Amino acid sequence: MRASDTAYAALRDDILQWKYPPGTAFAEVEQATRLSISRTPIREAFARLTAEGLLVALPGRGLVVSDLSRDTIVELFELRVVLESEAARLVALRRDRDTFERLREEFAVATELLDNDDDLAAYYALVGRLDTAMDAAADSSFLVAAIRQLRPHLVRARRLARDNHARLVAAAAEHLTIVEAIVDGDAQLAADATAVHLKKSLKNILDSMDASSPSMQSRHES
Amino acid sequence: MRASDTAYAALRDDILQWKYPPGTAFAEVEQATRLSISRTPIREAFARLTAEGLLVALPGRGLVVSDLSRDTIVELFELRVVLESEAARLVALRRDRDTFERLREEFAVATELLDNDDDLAAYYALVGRLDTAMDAAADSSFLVAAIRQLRPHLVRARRLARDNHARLVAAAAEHLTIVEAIVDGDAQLAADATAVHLKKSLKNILDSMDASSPSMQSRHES
DNA sequence: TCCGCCTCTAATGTATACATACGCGTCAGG
DNA sequence: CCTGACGCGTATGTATACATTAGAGGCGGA
Repeated sequence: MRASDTAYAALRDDILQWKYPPGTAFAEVEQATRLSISRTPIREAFARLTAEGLLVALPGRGLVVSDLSRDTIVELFELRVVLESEAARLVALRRDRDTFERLREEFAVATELLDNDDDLAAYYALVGRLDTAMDAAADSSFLVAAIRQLRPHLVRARRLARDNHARLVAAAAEHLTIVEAIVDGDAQLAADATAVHLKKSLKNILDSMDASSPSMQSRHES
Repeated sequence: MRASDTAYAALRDDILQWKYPPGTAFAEVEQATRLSISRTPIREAFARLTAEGLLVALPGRGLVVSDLSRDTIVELFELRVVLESEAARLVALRRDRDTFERLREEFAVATELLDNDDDLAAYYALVGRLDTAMDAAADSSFLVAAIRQLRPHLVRARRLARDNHARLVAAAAEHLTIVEAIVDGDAQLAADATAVHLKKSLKNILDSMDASSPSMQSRHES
């Protein structure tokens, strides 16, 4: 594997895991030393992270890990609703029944995975497969690219939420509704169910933030 | 100005102007020689163009200018409709009346610019100011980033269309409708008018393509 | 004492030399 | 004649030395 890929993956992971919180400054020599490679592949990794929006060039302070405030998360989900609802609509119209029929069966029994902590990884993997299948079935390169652009930020946002059991059970039901709508070819329902799911996910994240550090909220104090 | 910026701007421009048609291979040494700089800033420029989607890494053939087929253009506009309608909706809700009232007055008399070829640049500049104002007023970093991602591809697509006088007059009227809806704070109308405008723009481009090279069309021949 | 300039320093930006890997062509064997 | 393997050549990938710029801190003058 190329050194620049390794560096990119390592830095990206560290940012997504909140090892480097927003505002952390990234210097080329520092990271080059840490990862035992030269500055050249580091520069390439920085460029990719900047293009993704995980790093931002702050005038005077070099590259820093991008902010992820409550407001930013709200904006992130507002766009997600628009994009993923559209994707769900397209997928329902395309009707790749085989793939989604299988996913429907898996989600139908997904709650069983949630009772056992060891199976949680399997549940998350299932959700990941759904995302992949949606990307493939939506079959619109620009739409998929736009959704992909949001995913790393979403991963960071999710880390702020504690996924309690009740929320996971509800989320599994929401996913099942989406998949069923796709299998049925009901585009409107697929889009609406996606919007519902995302708005509930957002609410869960915001509630978690409020619970753990109420000072972070930026609601107008009317 | 940094050499990498110069190289990026130059290459981007050449691609947008169709100086390098889709499929053209880009080699580092070749471009470095042509622009009289070293490979390092060229690599950075290539990375940025690849992130934008203007270049794609074709396994085995290096970087080539990305394709822009009829189907791709349709996908591009499908996403544009979704994103820009949402942006128009947000802008109408935010109601930054001053800015858009002034734009409304300008678009109200814009048809006069279209009668004189010398004023065409002024008209395009006006449309550009509208885009900028929308970006600022939408006030959603992710949404604006997604829209910006599409612009270079749109510029390339527009080059395929001949903007005849009739189309420009119609487009000016469509823009006026959008701006009026924003000034009135009618979010639904702003979104719908944006969708109408974009779908007509797409039709104009597709019609131009069919007229100039019917072989490029990819409609199913049913 | 405060403001502004100058200098030093530490960062990024650039050039280039070197390493490596992959594709293409050619040759030989079946 | 076709197929596969080997080697050459030209690309990208990496390291590093050098250039340049921008920021911080100190010093001097008002």
